[in-house]
Amino acid sequence: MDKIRVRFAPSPTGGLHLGGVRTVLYNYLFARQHQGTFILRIEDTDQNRFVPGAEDYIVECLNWCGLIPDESPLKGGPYAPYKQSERKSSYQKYAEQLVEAGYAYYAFDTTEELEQMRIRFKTDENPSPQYDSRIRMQMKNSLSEPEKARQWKSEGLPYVIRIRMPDNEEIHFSDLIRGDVHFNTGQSDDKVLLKADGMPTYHLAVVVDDYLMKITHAFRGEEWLPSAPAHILLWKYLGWEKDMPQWAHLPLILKPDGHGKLSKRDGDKLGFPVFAMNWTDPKTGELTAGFRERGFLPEAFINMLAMLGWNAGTEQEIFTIDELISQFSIERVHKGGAKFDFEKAKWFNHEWIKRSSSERLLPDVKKYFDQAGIHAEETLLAKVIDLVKERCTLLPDFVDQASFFFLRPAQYDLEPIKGKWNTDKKMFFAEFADKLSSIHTWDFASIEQVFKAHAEEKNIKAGELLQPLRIMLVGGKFGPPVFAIAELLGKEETMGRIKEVTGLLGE
RNA sequence: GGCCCGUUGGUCAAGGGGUUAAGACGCCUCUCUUUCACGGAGGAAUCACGAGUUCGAUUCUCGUACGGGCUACCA
Repeated sequence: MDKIRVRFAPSPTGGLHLGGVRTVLYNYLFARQHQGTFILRIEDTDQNRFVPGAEDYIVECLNWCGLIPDESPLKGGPYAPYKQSERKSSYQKYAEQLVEAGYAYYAFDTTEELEQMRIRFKTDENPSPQYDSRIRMQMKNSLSEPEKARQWKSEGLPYVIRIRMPDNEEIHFSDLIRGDVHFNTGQSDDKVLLKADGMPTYHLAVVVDDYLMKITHAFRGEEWLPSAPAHILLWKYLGWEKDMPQWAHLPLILKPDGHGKLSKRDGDKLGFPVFAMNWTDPKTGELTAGFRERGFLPEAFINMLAMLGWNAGTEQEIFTIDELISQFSIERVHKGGAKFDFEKAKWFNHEWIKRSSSERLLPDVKKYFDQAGIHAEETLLAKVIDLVKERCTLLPDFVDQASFFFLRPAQYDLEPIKGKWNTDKKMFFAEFADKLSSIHTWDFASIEQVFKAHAEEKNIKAGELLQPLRIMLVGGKFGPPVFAIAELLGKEETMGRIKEVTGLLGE
């Protein structure tokens, strides 16, 4: 068997949707598993929808996720260029070839005429009439009016090339996920192959490039299923049938509430990201939130996406990328769409944070401290990370959970201790602070020992003193064990905070 | 409307003619911890419906219902 070659072929029209990343992921896993090649091809054949920055954004998303293509516009490769706009000249001859063979034709209908057609043929039974075998002879094209068409063409009238779909032919193909799928060509329209501006549509470009780039497997969203028969016919008409890739149409990712496929608007509405990274529309300035900026680890994001529509058939849910590469199989991908569950997504991130080393986490966590304007010294931060990571679901949680290690609390939640505060306790803490200064080896055990001994001496239950101590050091009722906090805070700072809050509390 | 795809707890899902129908998220209870988490134990909750095939259907077949996708000189 030939070397496996797969591709991700996005259109650079905006942010990268999480479903898009999953498509990349499945392509990538499949390629790596088979020692194949993963290609990024930019499908920018629609000049009207060109969005500046979108291509760079896609590349950066792939970098962040660690799903790096082997061949791409940036990297080049044996089948360059990898941008369809730069391959423009190669499509026309195939379109012409199809016309000559009678599989396609020239059409001269204007946009207005097409609109009129849709109105004219619209009935209750057929609310959206198509440019198909039933009506093509009533339109302006080289099939209905061969003579005139020749003249129009020589006069330089703009035209498109359309595929001539057979009236009634059964097309079937085997989908890696869905098994046998069949269609009758009579239901499909005569799709435009080559646009008036000389650019191919997706339909032509995808088969020409998949052929030229020797793609062996084509994974794409389920929304492409209805146009599959046209693509298959094209492979056949171009004489490349034996080289046609194997298809796999991936299930859609659905809205968590209600119905339909997940859109970026759902994220805004429900308060979770839909894009991989923040995306700002250059025209409107509108920002759509991304998983990266929300504080997701790429490992978790990938893991979560892998499980949305696929599972290994075991109970394992946490996978490294290498485990995914070895265990993934396209046949085990679900047929049905999956509703996106942000709670579960967060759970994956939490799991990944808990399992990651402080070395892994440090650079990412540091960024959030920098953003918050807190200088977090790295040696200390690494220790702090290990202490608090099980309490952090998203990366920004580290700041909430650990800023008190680097900064005295701006305010203290005194309510829980005020009620039970008394002179004895005040005395205890004043003396305790002093006693701390005599500790030689400043660590968890010594601090705890001094604390307990002193509590016993003053005849106060240690339990009644723990909560106040915590609030003095932390500012609130949260965080790791108090003595572990004191240890990392250091002697001076621990004493300082105890004294400060003891003073604050009065008698 | 037409065509295509789909349907196991609220969500992700395993399973596949005979099972107590796994597991996870979320929720609830208990436990550990004199904080918050983590961990541990438990609980509520599912085979869309109707026929057929069969000794027996969640599983196979056919219908129905429901959901989704497509129906552009967009991808």
